Amino acid sequence: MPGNSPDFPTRLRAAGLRPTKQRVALARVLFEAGHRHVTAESLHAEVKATRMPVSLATVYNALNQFRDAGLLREVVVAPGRSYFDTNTGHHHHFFVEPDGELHDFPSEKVTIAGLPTPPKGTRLSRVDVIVRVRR
Amino acid sequence: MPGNSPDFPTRLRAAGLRPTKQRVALARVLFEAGHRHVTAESLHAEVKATRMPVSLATVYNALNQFRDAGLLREVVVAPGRSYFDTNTGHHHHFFVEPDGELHDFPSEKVTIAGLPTPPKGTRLSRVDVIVRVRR
DNA sequence: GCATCTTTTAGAACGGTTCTAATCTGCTTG
DNA sequence: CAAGCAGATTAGAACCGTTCTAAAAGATGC
Repeated sequence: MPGNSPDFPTRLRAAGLRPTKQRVALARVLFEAGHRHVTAESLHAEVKATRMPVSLATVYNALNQFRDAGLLREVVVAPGRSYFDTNTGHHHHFFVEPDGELHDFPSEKVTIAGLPTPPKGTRLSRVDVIVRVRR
Repeated sequence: MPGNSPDFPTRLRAAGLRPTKQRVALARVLFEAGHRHVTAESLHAEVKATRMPVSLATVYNALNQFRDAGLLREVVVAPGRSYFDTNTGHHHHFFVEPDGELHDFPSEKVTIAGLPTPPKGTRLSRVDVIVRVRR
């Protein structure tokens, strides 16, 4: 067996989630290679291709749990479909309008100045920058 | 009758849309007072309250047509629901997370520096900045 | 007013997501 | 290592926002 660098069962347990077969398989597909953007449907197809039986409901459950646990970030760019991003660090997005492609770009070089202070009684949660481009 | 500053039938015709009773009523609610954020449901409720019979399908049709005509801007901030903004000028948004409130803020003071260039073969369409805040 | 083309409408259909209730599985305890 | 239990998975139904359909109503041009 090749050296499985991050131990997915352990990572899941650390996030307060039981390392079930399905969750481990989903985590493997999501986190084994570099940063990814997936939808529930695309992830479902990918995991089923690994011959691990998973229902779509489980994929939705896991995506929501992973997001709540801080393992994923949900990106809202298009009406009626949610993307999940395995990159949970500070960064922003390119969104290619007609075909729904999503690309990260690092926030290191990006500076946003002059943002107003949040309305009374609210605290800042996150600043999303979406650069929409067309072909 | 008070001086109806902008003539809605004329404005609709200028946008290439027939000034039907329903579209005029919708335009009135949308554009008569200052800038607004609406969802299809909220606009439907508002217009019906003026005793003008309108179906929800017509509200959806009109919102999409107004957006395509540049009279409205669609804002995607939350999964599964579209907001429409009567402010089509340059500005950004506060989004109050739990309750779905949306507020404009002007882009005048905001400067974004260091954005990377769009991927090969694409041209910039728009930059959305969404400041998410929580209570 | 008449013909034509557009718009509206109610209701069905749709697509993505969540819920339900039954079954199963991972974990703990004895 | 068997039993018990809480939590997870599942198929399918339900749900919700949005779009489609086919028919009726309305706007526009002549």
